[in-house]
Amino acid sequence: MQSKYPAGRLPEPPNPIADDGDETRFCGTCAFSSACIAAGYDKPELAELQCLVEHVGPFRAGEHIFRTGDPFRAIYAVRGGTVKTRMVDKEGREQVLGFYLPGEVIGLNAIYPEHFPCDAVALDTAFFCRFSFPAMSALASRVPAVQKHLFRMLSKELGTASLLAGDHSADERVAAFLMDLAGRYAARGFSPTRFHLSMSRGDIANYLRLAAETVSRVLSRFRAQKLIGIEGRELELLDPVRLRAIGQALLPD
Amino acid sequence: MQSKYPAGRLPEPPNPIADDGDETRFCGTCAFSSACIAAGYDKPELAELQCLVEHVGPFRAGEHIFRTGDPFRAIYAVRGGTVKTRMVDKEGREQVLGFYLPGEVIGLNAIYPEHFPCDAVALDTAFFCRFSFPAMSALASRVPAVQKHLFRMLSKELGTASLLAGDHSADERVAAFLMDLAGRYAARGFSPTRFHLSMSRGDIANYLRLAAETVSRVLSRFRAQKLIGIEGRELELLDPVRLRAIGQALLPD
DNA sequence: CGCGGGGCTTGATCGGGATCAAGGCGGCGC
DNA sequence: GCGCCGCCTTGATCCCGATCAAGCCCCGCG
Repeated sequence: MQSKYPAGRLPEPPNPIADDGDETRFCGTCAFSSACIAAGYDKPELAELQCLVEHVGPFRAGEHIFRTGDPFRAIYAVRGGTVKTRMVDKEGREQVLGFYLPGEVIGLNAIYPEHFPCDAVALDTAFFCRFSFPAMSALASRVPAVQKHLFRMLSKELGTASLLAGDHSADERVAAFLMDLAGRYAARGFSPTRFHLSMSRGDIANYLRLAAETVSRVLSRFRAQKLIGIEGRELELLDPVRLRAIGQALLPD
Repeated sequence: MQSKYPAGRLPEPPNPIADDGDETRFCGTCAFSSACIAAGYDKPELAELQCLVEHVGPFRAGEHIFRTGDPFRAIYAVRGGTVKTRMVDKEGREQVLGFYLPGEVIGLNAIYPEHFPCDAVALDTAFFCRFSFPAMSALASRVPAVQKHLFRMLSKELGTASLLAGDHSADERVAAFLMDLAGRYAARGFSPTRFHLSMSRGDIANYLRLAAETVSRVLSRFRAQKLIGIEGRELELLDPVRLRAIGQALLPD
């Protein structure tokens, strides 16, 4: 659990931050940025966007952003930190649905049921932009770019959901998982070859439908084969080309 | 491949049907019915809806409604028949993504990439309502009910995509598959306890990430246990309560 | 009519990954 | 400091479902 805070200093409990004085900077990596820019920082729509967005956080590792069954009122864009979504069945078994990095959006799967169908749990200290969904829908009716953006985000997530579907070997899954993360970090301007895994081996395993021991073994083998460097949760991709080849059946293109 | 047509008589090649004189009847089972009704059959919006919808079909078993890579211009509501969507990787291995029954909609996962990411193949003789997506988006901007309906359909499909994700036994998967189909037939007004499986054992197995032999064995065992009656592709659910219990980990609620 | 092919079923064997088990490492509280 | 606990790694064994194999049924076709 790395923290961006000095050791011992606990961050504030989660609550809206009316204005952190830094919209433009973090918005550059945000999934909504193009919608926000389309709405126009210099146009009247900006005022409306400001009304419907709230900055919330920080949440610390293990804290819930929302819980299964909570009424759906808003979607959340990750501003910083990492989140996992998960379902817990009635026998208490956890099922990890996805990991979300800065700039990505959680809560879209709650629109239809009108209640969150899963938990969202912070994996490290995390911050969010909270968008009231009724307000967002109303805005989308008036601003086609916002509507288009929502459609695209929903459709995009449909595509990623079907990635996990296939029956593939543990090697393929792990390689594809690492390359997927790398691509998503790259898309947000982070290094695609060196990054920190915010999630435990157990979470990775659960997400990939493997046992934690299997993930551990595969990572060890990849290290022995000089495909990656890994120490704890610090990862370096040493041979992205070969990794991509291993995971290709699960990766786009 | 059973056909609804007299043997030997080939149906017309797929093409738009301007008016089959029966909108109200088939629209009752259509996924868009609430949106259509909201738009109002007695209001000016009806005219716009009529402009953006085309009736296409019939497609015969094995024919493609769209193919991977086709430019995305429209979504399709199934009016009659059954469809599978599938991806084919570069080694030629097929991956079945889903089955679609009358009243359900295909093509939503193409919005983001702007090209269809999968094939849609008719499993029996099938008909569709084809909705131009640009026109649909424009209409959604003016008619909130249409926009809401699109959001809900997208979100709903997100939920079903995560159903397959878990690592579950063959029994659980097959039981959940049968109960899911039953529920969807029931929602459209068909019998939930007796229906025809339009897809082969191989397709079911591929969809559930099992081998065809495994599906066959599970179905035989379910029959021996008096959970189902099955002969070829004709299915009867004899003990839905127990089936639901077996598949519960994969089923909603 | 015989033939061939695809879909389905059933039996036998095999293997990848789950599970069980043990031990190491590091952080934290007392 | 010490002990505890969670996370991670590595080894040994087991089991479910894949794979290989054979045969059946049905149907279309020469």
